[in-house]
Amino acid sequence: MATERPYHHGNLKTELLKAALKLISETGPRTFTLREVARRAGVSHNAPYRHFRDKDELLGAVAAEGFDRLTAAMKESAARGKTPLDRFRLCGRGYIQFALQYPEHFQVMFDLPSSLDQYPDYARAGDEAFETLLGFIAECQKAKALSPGDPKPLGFMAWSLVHGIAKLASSSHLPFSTTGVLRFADAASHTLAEGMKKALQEQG
Amino acid sequence: MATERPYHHGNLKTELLKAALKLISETGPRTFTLREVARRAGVSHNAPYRHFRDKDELLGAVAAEGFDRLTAAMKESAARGKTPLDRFRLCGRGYIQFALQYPEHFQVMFDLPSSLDQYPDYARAGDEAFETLLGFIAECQKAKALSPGDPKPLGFMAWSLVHGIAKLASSSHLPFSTTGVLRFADAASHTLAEGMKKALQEQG
DNA sequence: ACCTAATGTTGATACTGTCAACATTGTCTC
DNA sequence: GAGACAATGTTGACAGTATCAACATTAGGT
Repeated sequence: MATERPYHHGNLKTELLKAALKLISETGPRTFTLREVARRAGVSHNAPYRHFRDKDELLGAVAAEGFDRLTAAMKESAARGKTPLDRFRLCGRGYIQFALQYPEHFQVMFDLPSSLDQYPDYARAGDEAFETLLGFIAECQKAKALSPGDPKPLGFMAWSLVHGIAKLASSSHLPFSTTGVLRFADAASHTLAEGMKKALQEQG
Repeated sequence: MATERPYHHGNLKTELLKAALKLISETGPRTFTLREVARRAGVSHNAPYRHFRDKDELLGAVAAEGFDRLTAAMKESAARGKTPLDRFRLCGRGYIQFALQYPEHFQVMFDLPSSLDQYPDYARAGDEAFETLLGFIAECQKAKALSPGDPKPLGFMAWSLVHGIAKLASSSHLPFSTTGVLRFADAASHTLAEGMKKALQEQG
């Protein structure tokens, strides 16, 4: 615990993850480098291998933490809503705001290794994020603001729309400013919700 | 033109692009390597630099070609539709099919360099794809199948939904088989279109 | 026929991920 | 307490990469 680091760091794994999170937010996944993470943690270039099998496993941990933060962002944003439908819409807003604020982190969560899903933390954190969304939908259904039934199809639709907006906006494919994106997202959510009140008969 | 390659290849740029397209379809952007492209074109590791400033510029060309193919896929798919609304829906289907069939190529188009848009071909090809979508929407509007006005907001909504489905599905975040994804996409398109007939008053 | 620019090649540099061998230290048993 | 062992860090190597500089070959205009 003295200021001159002892040979054994004590909680290097946590420290590495922290460094990795900061690095990903600065530089994006393309130039994210294991050796730079080690450097920032003040440790030799091979020390990370005692805590993560390889680069992908570290990125998996980064992605999992990203999902946890995304979940928190959705909850915080939704909490400001007065009605269930409002909270549903604000949940999507939180998702998009997160993606715009941390585009590289967001990219790691969704676009990185071929199969990150072998890491249990990643799967758990991702499921939790989706469950959060489903919760707001179920709330709407209970309040008769959305058609009843399994909330999952509605959840996947809403997720897809919001994810698409987030992805396109964060790669500058939508001609909106940051606040413009959020207004557009509100309009899109509203449009989809209108459709959700009606359709939903003919799919399996 | 003899079988023993002369010193000057003749059309190396085209050959490199072809090799890059094949490589990206096999291995994905993460392991895409300039040297391997050169190897496959049967040329030294530095020859590509006479035709592309750097790796990103080659990837930009790959992405541009991807957009051209995407445009073609949407048009082909839509051509099977009887009504304007059907063609609109099938256009989205073509988009998603393309993304599922060539996930790595699709990823290069949307998720690669920080700013690919400096390459004019990339911008042109991307715009053309979007214009294609807008065309089908305008057709629907003329046939009174969608609410009239500027087709762009509707276009961005439809694009976002379809893009989200494509992205989530191709990274295995949706629990559907390939054909399941397409059915789901049809349902989602239908839902959004329902909403589009009603809403669309309160955005700028 | 020559000169120059275009196009390819060879060789180097500075990175990277990962492996193997070695060093240090916390912990558990006697 | 003393030593053994596993956990944790370090050093050094290897192969592979993007990119730069220097050099080689050739095409096309004079």
